[in-house]
Amino acid sequence: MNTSKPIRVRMAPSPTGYLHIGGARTALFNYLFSRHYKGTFILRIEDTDQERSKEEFEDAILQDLRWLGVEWDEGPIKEGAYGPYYQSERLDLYRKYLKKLQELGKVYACYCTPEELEAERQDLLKRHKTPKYLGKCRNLTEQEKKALEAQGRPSVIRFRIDEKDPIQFHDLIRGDISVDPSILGDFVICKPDGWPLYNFAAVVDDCEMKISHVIRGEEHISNTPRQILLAKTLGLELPQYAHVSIILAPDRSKLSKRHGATSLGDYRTQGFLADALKNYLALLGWNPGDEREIMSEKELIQDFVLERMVKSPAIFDVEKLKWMNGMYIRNSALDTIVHESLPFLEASGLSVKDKHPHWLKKVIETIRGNLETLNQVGSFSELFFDEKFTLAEEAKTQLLKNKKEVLEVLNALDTLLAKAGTIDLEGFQKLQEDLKSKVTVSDKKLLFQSQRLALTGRLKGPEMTVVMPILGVDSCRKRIQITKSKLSL
RNA sequence: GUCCCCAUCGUCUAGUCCGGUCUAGGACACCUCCCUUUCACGGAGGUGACCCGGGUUCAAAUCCCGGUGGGGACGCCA
Repeated sequence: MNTSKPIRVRMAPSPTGYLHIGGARTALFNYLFSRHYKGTFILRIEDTDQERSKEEFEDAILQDLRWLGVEWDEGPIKEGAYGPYYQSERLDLYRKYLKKLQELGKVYACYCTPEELEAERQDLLKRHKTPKYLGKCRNLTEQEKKALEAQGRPSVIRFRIDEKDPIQFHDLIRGDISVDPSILGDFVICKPDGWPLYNFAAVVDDCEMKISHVIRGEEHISNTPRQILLAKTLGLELPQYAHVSIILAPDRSKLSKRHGATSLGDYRTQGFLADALKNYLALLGWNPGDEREIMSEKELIQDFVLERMVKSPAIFDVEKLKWMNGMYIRNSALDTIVHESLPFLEASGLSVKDKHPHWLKKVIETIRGNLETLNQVGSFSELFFDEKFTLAEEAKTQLLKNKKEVLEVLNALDTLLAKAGTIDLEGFQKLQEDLKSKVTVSDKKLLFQSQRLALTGRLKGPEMTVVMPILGVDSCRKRIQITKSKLSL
């Protein structure tokens, strides 16, 4: 790869919606690329669509990017030498380049109405031709223009395409791409109110901001020839392009709202860890060339090269993301997981304020092996919270099935607990030995299961070896009483 | 419809550039077994793919052509 120029990449979201999983992945690739080559990662807000741009979306995008750990070096909040980083604040610049285009005679005013344009489009479609602007206003005389203006018709500015030779460019991921300019049609670069449109603003900014590599979604391949034409006409130095394949839903269609969570925020509230999502996203369309899958950010940065990007689109598989998230929940620092779990615990109605931090840590430590996502933390840990203690129907049935034995076990256990005073890991072993010698029940399974059912109210859960010490003697005894009374034993 | 892009297990992918070592490797999911008082974790196995048709070649997942399929674009959105 040509790395003679300083590496500068950018992510250019438009604040017209929340950050999409695909956008996050594109941002991530840009970020990894910039870090790998020790370059600069720029965040540019493309807010030229005044009607749809909302501050709320911009805030969310910034927040989500930060949550993912994709930090930018230049952009909003972090001003740099190539600012401003909002297109709405760069209008003078576009005006300057527009003037240049006018002087070169490469643009013209178009007075066609949206209805006329749509009719033209439909007509071309019907005749099996490429729908494009045919150039009706290309050669308007001054008088014609005046007449149109007198009618009160607003006008847009179109870029005049005179090229006949194929527009070719080398895509760093896809290789050589060639497009016949005749399919393009003169495209609009400025709206009636003078605001620039995407293809114009983006290429001006990419060049002005000295972007070395434009890494963006595949949907932009068709914009590239237009941008190249504009840049060449303006004498601007072009960046290199790399078009990343898009992410598809399981039904092979474009990922959208009807497929459930699509914005990054959705994944966060569903209990996915930023590191896990980052890891998963990095592996969607890229791989390190060996069989590693769980990779730290450091490793991702070290190994990230465009040469290893996959060209075909990838289907987003939430099952694999869940698996990876589980891996991160199990293997991250316990304190981190405890901290991340707090909001989910609260959301499940489990109050942790009056609980000892050490106790909570123990709880999370014992149940984290069961978790795929953090929003399951409540349902797996509530058995440790006395205020949530209830006997599940199936637990009741099981206990009732062996009424006599259960009563014997519980009474013996209660006595033993009262005598023990406290209980820890070793104490549990001793307790079980004593229990075994005190009761007539010899079935190991029945012995353990009765205790589990009576103390947790559930059929399943972590080993009793850890459950009992975490509950403590008081809680255990309290639960024995409740269970007994509920079963009228 | 037109143009552009893509095509290996259900899914993510290695292998394709430089054809033989690929009876196609790994991971998720699924199934079986082991561990285990239960769940989960963990461990060991298993099912499962080169889109189709031609061509080049001693030899094709790999190169070429055609077809088919999928996706993207065709905005006074980005």
